[in-house]
Amino acid sequence: MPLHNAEIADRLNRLAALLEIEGANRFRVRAYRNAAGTVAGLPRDAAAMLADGEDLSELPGIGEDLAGKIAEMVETGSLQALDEVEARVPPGLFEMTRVPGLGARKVKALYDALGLDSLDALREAADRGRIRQVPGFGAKSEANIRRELDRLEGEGDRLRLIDAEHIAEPLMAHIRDLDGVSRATVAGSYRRRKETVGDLDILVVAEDGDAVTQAFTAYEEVAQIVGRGATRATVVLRSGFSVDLRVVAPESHGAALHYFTGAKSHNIALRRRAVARGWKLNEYGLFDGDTRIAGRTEEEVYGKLGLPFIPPLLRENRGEIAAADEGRLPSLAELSDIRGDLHCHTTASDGKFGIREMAEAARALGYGYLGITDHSRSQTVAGGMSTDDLAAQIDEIDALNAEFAGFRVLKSCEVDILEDGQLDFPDDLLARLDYTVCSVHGRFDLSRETQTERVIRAMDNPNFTILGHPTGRLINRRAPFDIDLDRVMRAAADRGCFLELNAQPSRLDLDDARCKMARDMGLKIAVSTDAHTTDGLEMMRFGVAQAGRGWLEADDILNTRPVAALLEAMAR
DNA sequence: GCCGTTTTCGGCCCGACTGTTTTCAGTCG
Repeated sequence: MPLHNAEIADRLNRLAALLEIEGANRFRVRAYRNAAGTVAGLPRDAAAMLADGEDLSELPGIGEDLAGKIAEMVETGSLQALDEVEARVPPGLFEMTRVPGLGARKVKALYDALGLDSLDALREAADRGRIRQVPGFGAKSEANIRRELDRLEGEGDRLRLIDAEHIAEPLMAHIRDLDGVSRATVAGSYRRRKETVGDLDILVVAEDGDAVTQAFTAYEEVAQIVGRGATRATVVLRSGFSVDLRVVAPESHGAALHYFTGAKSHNIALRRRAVARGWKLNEYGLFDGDTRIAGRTEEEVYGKLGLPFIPPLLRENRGEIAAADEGRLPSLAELSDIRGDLHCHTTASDGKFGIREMAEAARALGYGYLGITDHSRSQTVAGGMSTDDLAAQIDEIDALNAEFAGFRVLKSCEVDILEDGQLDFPDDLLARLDYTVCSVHGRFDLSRETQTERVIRAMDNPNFTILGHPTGRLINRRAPFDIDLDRVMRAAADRGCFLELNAQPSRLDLDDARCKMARDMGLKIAVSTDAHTTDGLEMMRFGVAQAGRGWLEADDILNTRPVAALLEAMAR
């Protein structure tokens, strides 16, 4: 089994850290880290790209040497350069650099002075008061290390975007209420609508920065003040979530918003563009010498650099700057483009509301249709329907549609893909539906090959329309099952099937990189909520944001079509 | 180690804060 991209990136990062501890050239270290980032962001496995004869040295930040190292990892599963450095430097030093406040130099100093080579050794030395004896460290550093070790031990995962919203919204209300605050925005991965958020980056425009950071650190949920100055403060909330706040002047707002929105790799690429023009870009503006030539708005900064505005959703340094330069940025799909929802549940299986209530809620959102997709018979734990139940539901929907004007309830079902690739209801019953959502709900443990064959065999059934939550992942709870999505997506495109982007904040399955890949191959994506309640239909915005991160335009999304065009597109 | 509007060598993103230092290195984002 060749290594996946995340594993390759992890080894490159580990190599970079250990080399840095050894005192290697810092630009070489950076080159390894850049390459790790590039590999981690690839839409396809590097192994698959190599198998297709692609030249990895054409990727940004990857030259002959690193292309060779990646090939070595794919072919042999290991990396000689990493083995060599791990023979010289204790591998545990890499873990020690994960402690905030400890970088390569300090870890090296602790190793040289006290022989500390693991988190456990670090903990013991801190508890015994030995850290403070090392030159460059004091009692305060020692206490910080102890506290950070505690935090690492109890560290949760990055928060789902929706959980981050629940923390951010009351906090932002507090900040916007402060005297002298004229604007306050959450930047960072939150603004980029990433599926998980590691911390909050808040940008504030205010006259008196010191007063703002003072009041911010006094917020009732603050458990610990990590640092506070006149322009910046960092706190940890009771929830364990970190929040950074920065204060800037209005003339710098655009530059600062850009800077704090990131992604870091996007910022670096843009700064290099500024440097190439003899300018300097920082959070205060774009400067020609000492003269600020842009900074009040993001548009102004991009404009001076010869680029159109790049939406935050695209700022991952995945080709958006080149696309902007060449005038081929996608016109991203918006929530208002969505004409209906193709995946929801009712009391007929594990939903909480009836068909009529769900339909009325969808109508209230301005939709023209709602697909009812209750579970099929094998999903006993989720109240799966019998064949009679589904037949009765079909009649119920026909009757309901006779009442509705300008709105259509679509007859569908979330059909289990059985272990052998069969669908969970007889073909003649499925043929009475408008379309189907077919999903894997069990046997996640099959081999990659078997799982892939299973799903593609299901697609061979002409009643198969949309593959539901294609990888089965649950963010922070369950890893995706092993499946060759590359093959699955090509198979779907060949057969006139579609993939779902499940908008549940815990799923967001497909991910952004796969959405972009689907777009590149002309495969349309259904963005669906999988709602189990009427409120659940409002999760659509998370799916649309994820679609935007995957560069999808309205036409790339199946359910931006009016009902007639939708049904035509889904006919096989 | 990578790369080219400074183009095959000589650069490589930039500033705030902390803790320790007494003028700044290290770390982080």
